[in-house]
Amino acid sequence: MTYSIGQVAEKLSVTVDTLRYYDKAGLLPFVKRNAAGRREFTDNDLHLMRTIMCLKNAGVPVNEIATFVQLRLQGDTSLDERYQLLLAHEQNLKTKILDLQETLAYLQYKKWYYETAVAAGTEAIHFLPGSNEVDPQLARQYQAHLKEIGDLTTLALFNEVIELPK
Amino acid sequence: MTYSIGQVAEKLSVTVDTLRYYDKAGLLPFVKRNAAGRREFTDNDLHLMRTIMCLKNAGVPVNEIATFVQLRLQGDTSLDERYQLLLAHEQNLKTKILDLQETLAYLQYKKWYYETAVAAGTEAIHFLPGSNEVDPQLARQYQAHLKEIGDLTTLALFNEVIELPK
DNA sequence: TTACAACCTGGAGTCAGCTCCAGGTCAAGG
DNA sequence: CCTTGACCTGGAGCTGACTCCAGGTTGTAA
Repeated sequence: MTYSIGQVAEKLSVTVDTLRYYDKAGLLPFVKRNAAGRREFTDNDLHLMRTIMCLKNAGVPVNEIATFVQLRLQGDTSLDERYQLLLAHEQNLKTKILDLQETLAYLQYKKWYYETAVAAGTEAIHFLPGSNEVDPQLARQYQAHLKEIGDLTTLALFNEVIELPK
Repeated sequence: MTYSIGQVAEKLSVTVDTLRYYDKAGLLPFVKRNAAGRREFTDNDLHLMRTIMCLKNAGVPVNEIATFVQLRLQGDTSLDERYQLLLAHEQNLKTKILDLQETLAYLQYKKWYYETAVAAGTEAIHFLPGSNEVDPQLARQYQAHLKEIGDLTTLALFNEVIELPK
């Protein structure tokens, strides 16, 4: 049982053009052609491609994925090298997720800022009296709010990301 | 107290060129110039820029951030619109984090694949007997492994992301 | 008072990752 | 037989987010 490029594109939710681009870029050297020169993807190919898509989703650049695929072609001698590569990208990805969680914590602070401002009908409630500048201590109110609602996970992330004066 | 573009670049860990690019793109209309035409950033400007950087880190494209900044200039009448924009991007970011967590779960499966292969000295331990194809049922062994070490969080994410035959 | 670093502008260049096109082949349905 | 749609290639074009450059101004420290 084999699949055409169109069927694979469907399965992986990418375009046919993208798959051909990946092939040109050396990501799919294992895909065989039929007599007419058309690509025929096997189930095993799809399995390998899921790993490739995983690396892509993890933010690994195409040329590095190509390196990984090349290593695979070399067989068991490259096992450790491939493992190291995965290990490095696991760390990258963990770091990226943590960064995004901190970004989310800050975004939620701003959301709270606007929730309270919308409720008050004006942003001025967050300004220093008689100015258009945001109270530099405002984050403390939000910290208190997080404590109140018991969201200590967000609080911890927020504390990582904010720096308060004085 | 004001800051030069160089000082701000330092503080925000971006280049001076990037900041000028943001200014051209309409992200920093609030930054004033001194008599010599140089930018002078206030503490309040820095505060606003932290929000901009947050949106940037959240993956919001520059032109959408520019929209947000434009809304801000319109004052309290745009409060709700700004809130809605933040809300939408909070959702995007949450989704993205979840996707990355699933990607991480798959990456860790592959890491386990290579750990065991490296230990065995060959990838063949994961192949169907007498072939070069990965056992389509292999993920079940990994599921069992996750249960064994009690990592139910990763197991749940992994189950989201894998589809097994039969 | 001059050297030099930091700033300014407009605009060109770069890079990754697609995306699209022209021009052609091939298999199946009417 | 003929049309149609999915496939093929090489190569050009596009987009976003910078990044760099030439040519010029400014502020300060020796």
